[in-house]
Amino acid sequence: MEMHGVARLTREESRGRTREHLLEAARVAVARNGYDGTSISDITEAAGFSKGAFFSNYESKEALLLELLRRHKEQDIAALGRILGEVEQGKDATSAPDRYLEGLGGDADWARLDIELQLHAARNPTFAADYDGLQSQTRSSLARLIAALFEKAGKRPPASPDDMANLFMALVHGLVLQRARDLGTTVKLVFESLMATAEPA
Amino acid sequence: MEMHGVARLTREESRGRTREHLLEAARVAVARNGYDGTSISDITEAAGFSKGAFFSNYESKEALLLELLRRHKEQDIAALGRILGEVEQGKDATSAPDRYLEGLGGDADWARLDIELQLHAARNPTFAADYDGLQSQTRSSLARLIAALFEKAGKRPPASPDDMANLFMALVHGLVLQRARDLGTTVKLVFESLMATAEPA
Amino acid sequence: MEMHGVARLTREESRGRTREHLLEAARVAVARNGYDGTSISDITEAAGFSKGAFFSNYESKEALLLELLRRHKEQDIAALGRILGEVEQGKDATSAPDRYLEGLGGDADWARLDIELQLHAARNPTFAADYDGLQSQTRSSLARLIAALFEKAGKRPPASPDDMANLFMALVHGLVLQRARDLGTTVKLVFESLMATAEPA
Amino acid sequence: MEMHGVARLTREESRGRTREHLLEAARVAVARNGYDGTSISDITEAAGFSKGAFFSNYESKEALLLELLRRHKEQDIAALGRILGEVEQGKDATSAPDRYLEGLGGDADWARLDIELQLHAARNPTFAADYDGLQSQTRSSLARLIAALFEKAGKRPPASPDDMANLFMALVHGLVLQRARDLGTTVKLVFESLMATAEPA
DNA sequence: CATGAATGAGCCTTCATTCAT
DNA sequence: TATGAATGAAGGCTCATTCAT
Repeated sequence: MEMHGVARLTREESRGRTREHLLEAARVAVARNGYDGTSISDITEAAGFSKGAFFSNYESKEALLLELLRRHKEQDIAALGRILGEVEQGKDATSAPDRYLEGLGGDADWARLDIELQLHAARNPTFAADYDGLQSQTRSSLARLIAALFEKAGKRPPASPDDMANLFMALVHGLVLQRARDLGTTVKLVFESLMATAEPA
Repeated sequence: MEMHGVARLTREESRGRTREHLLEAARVAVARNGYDGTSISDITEAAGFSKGAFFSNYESKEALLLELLRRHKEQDIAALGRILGEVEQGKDATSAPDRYLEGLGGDADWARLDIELQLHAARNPTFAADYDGLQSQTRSSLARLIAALFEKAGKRPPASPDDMANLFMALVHGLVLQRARDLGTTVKLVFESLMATAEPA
Repeated sequence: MEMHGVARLTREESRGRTREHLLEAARVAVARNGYDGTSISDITEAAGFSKGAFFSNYESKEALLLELLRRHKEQDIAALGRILGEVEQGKDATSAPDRYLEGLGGDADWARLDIELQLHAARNPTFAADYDGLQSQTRSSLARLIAALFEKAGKRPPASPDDMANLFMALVHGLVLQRARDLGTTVKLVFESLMATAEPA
Repeated sequence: MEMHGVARLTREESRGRTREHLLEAARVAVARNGYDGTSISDITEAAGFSKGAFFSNYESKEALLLELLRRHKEQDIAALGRILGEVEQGKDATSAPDRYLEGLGGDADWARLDIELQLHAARNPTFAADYDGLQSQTRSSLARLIAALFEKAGKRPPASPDDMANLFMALVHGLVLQRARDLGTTVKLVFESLMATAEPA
């Protein structure tokens, strides 16, 4: 199929590249300028395409951002799953939150994007349905990890795993909103405090 | 000044009323539809004025929202100060966070507005300067209250008062973003846990 | 009110002038290029205004054209009414159709505009309701005139007045569609033939 | 040519099928949504092809519609020719118009398409040339039929055969534009009236 | 001070058309 | 020949802002 070396792309590959570029450009732009503050022109220009290319790949701005979010959540869930696996296999549990936060903090853009979409969802029922679907998966994963960490420590979590997950997601979002520098310190402070005060299982 | 009885308003009073109506209409609209999702027309129509009235009173949408925020923060700071006073006078300290949250929770609109403006600040340096000025006052007030609560309990806060204040402001904003119902439970869980694990002063 | 001579216009006058210019520009443009072939830019540029001025005066392209049609139909109905009055007062009835057609033929643009809007109505239920409302008034007027002419001639019309009116409106539209030159000859041929073959009342 | 049985189509046959499908899809779409209201995508999607297939077969939307019209006119002329033949062979002449109108009325879509193209021609000189060429053939056929009917009745047509043909084409188009239900009644009313008042030959 | 007509830039989206596959 | 991704020009419409009244 590849008769002329690297340069030749099949149509599907080419389309995939375009989408990838658009997604990345959208991620950066929305994190910086917000959902409403980002026009489709902003995205396509940054990606080096015409406006038409956008609509040839996505039905709407919302559709593109939903795909973007979907991918991100998948990665997030995968990362949480990986750490959960390690915890279950007996690895040092105390560093688990650290490792998760490092991944998260490494890209505060993602968190800001998430906040933007969360706000958009708050106003757009259709979008909210999709958003909440993705969000609840992330919550489940995080809840499972938190539950495992408490179990490992022989403690009973002071609230339901889902509520605990919500608590930490809220904390992280709130700190990102403040443009706080080291999320980690604060998150760990809260985590360790909750762990220390939890009753034995 | 009142030459014709109660009905006559001085020019300044009349202007004040216009501003009041605009501010209230803006608060509702922005909380519901977001900063970018609210047009000046939306605001003036809801307030029952023409677009011109807006520009007679404010230089821009930003300026109006900044004034709105200013007023809110003043109230917030006053509320915090009142509770601080009570704590210092020896009133029951455990109910202090409750009372503050009740005021806050009673109007999640305000919190959403705050989030909107915080995001706007994240993108607009000029606005950020003003916003941060107000925010740091609120933080100081909250920090003072937290410090007093820990002192009263004979404990040493596990982080600087400002960081503690940031922590709780973040938590509340994050929960509002999630459209969580009872902020109170979660916030108190964290507060009490931090208090319980704090070292004696 | 007019402190500076002719040049000064009240706001209402000024707005009226703008609307008048937009209407006239739209009439010419739509007659020439069709409903879909006429953009709002076409109209505003021809009228010497910005695109914004359009939306400051009309809700949509449809709304403007509906007002345009309304005015035309009113004139049309008035003309028909005038001729009907003359016929009833015993003036020479044979020249009645002539006089109406002269007015009509004098501005084939109007007829083409009518055809355009009729087609638009055929595809747009909302617009159709408004269009049909206006059209039925014109039909009634024309029907009344036709009925009067037959009565005056002591004849019974070979179809209901409304059907007769439809017949002639259709004939005129069809001829305009053909870019036929002398509508009059053909229309009169049909009219006189129908009159000649009508039974005595 | 058919090397693999019935299923295999020669290239030309295959191309022919594609064109056939595109033409039929275009006919339906344009009759329903108008010339400008029909996009090439609309046509190709309805036909089950890609947009590319369109441009492989036609130079433009105009070109396709012209071919469509050409075919229709051919059929129309054939039908008129057939009826003319019958009239000349002495068959019952009074039912001739009926039979023609039945064919016509059975597919008001065609008439609406014709109106659309007539309007398009009114604005597009290039297209007008082609359109008028086809139209004049139809007119000739219809004129011949009308002349024959009058001759058969021993009457002299009250206008030139071409003008008579134009008259009836206009009437039909105008009635279609009105979305009138029974064209037949009205057309026959006019035809019989003209016949009745015609002088003997 | 308040009004609201007009501006003009910008937004999302549609579409005829091109061209590498 | 048929495909469909990409283009680029419009199109309808919104909106912050200006300014004569």
